[in-house]
Amino acid sequence: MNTKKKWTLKSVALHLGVSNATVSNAFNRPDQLSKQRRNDILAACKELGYFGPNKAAQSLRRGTSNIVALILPDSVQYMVSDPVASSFIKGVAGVLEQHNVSLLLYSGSSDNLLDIVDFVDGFICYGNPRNSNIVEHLAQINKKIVTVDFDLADCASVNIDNQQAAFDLTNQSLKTPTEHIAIFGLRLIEQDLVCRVYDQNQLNAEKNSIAHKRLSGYLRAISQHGLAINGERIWNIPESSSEFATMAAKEALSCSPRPELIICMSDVIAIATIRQAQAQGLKIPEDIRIVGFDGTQEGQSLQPRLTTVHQNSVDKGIRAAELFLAKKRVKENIDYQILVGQSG
Amino acid sequence: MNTKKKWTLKSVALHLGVSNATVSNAFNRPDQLSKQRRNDILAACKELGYFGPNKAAQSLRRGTSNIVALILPDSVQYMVSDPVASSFIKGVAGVLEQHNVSLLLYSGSSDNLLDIVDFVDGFICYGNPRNSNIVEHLAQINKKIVTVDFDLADCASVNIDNQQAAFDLTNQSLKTPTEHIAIFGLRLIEQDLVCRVYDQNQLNAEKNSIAHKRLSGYLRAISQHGLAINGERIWNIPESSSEFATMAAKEALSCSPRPELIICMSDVIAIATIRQAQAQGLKIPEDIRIVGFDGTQEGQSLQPRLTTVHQNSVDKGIRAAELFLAKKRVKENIDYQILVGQSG
DNA sequence: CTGTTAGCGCTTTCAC
DNA sequence: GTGAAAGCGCTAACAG
Repeated sequence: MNTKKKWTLKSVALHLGVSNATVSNAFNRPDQLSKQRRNDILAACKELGYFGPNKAAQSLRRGTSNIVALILPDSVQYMVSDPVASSFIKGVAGVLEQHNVSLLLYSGSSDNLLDIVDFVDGFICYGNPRNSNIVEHLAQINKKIVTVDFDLADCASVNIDNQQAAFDLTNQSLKTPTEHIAIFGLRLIEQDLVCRVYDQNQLNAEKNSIAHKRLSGYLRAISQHGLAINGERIWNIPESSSEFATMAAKEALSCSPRPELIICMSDVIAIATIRQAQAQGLKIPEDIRIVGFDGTQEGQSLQPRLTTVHQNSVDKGIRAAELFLAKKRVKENIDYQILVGQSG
Repeated sequence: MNTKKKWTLKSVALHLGVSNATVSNAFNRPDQLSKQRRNDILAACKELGYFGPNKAAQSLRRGTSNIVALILPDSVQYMVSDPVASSFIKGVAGVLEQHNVSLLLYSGSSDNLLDIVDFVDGFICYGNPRNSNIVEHLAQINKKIVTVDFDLADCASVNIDNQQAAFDLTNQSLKTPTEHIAIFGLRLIEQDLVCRVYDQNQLNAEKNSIAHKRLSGYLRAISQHGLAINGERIWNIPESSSEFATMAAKEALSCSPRPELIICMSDVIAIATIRQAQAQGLKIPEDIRIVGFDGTQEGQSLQPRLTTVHQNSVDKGIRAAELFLAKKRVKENIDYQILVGQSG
């Protein structure tokens, strides 16, 4: 029943008895024809069921598509971080919308980034994609890229000042007199293992990694308090998951002397550690204090409320989008807050 | 430093001293040349930094892109439903990947669907998009569409058997002797109001809507138990939100005689109703029983645990993707489970 | 304001 | 296997 003729700019122009340039202009360059004429043409197109120039052709011709892809860390993990990612997207979407740029979400666990590169003007990459091929491809591609919460050579990025934030958080925690400290690092070394980082030389080659920055912030605060920590009290956790964190927690809690403070590089890790400590009958913060990083909802509704670092995600999204639209390849830092809960 | 020459099929062919048809075939039609030759060409391309034919041009020429867009209900709401949406995406992604089709996520609150239509082969639409323009556009577009959890004329869809599920759930609830029942329907009528549906003729024109199917399931079970319910005990709720649900709950709970069972068309509605009942000092299930629909995480971690209908989301994703790839315009039903909690 | 035209990068005949 | 050529649907430059 649906007599869907497939209209093209050309066929529409022919049908309307005007030149195709005129139809094109009606859609793209209002200043090139009279208001009246433009409205007539637009109305006629609507009537016919022609919704405007084919974007694929337009993009081929122009070399730009007005679409940017937001690469999520992982369609799953993404959802776990819940309001954080959601706020970030909102921030990005708001700015792009104002500039009439469309936003596409791409799962960081997908494997065929090449299938979409040619359709977008560039990428905003939110956190390190789970699938490492993606980063590899990204590095080879010659398109505008903004990374968020991690760094990529030659690309603009939005981060918090991880070093300073880690420093501030640790200082906060060390207001309570402390002797023994443990650190649960996230991807401090290359190996996908839960283990201690005895040898600082093992540390991941990428000196600018988030993990490094946070670690050096922790260490700076610790040494300013006249304390020390060595490798046998620094754990590597390969992925921010409860499972790995629980493994490390079991190890750390059975150490003698038991740490009085565990500094974790993510809320997920901290929460799992708190649960493990509680399962062992330890009281928080009396017996042991545990702090996180991220400021997730879950940490803030936990009993005891998690002491952690929180960042303004909407703002982060806004900055990332603005950075994308501007052409500057700068590395930007945004604000953070230390959330003081009862956990540490 | 980065001498990034922009390679095209043509320039590569010229550079390699072969015809462009050969290069094209090397990438797209392995059977058209010898294995040796193909490997040589592919290797040479990799060396040069040519990653294959430009997809935009390819898509323009072929008329297909091997990309499908998954329209999310809303980038925010999407995250709230957490493991459900996540599982669904996983199901979809798994199937598409097997067929080398790329998946794009599109926020249901975006406003420029037209910007991407020409880049994708079609849409899987997961739940009613928040922005109603999207559905409107979708209806006009001449592309393959599969809807999930709702129906669109002439489109394939994946749903549970809403009628039967509603019937089963109600039967379960009516194992407890009941006299007075209320129903909180979701979009039963066109008007965006919280109100009672005195007149069955008001009911939304779309006879196949989910709301209708569920309602008729409820009613069938109710009448089989020798009970009756009239319009003054059937509420319309325009949107699955706590706010609207709370409004309806206040009305219903102040009715005399007070309903002993409230059947809600979504978990969100049921949870808000439970909260309102508890705020009024009512005990659940002793004073009043409340059941939902969806089987969300939140409902299952609620005290009392929600009695509701749950569906297998991974499977739903798989079916949706398969339906998309097959060309059939069928409406499919998938399994569901009645989750028996303490709420009803 | 209109009409003509080249060409964005590719695929796919077709004849060799 | 190759090379030539048409054309997917469009934009932008140019001449009228």
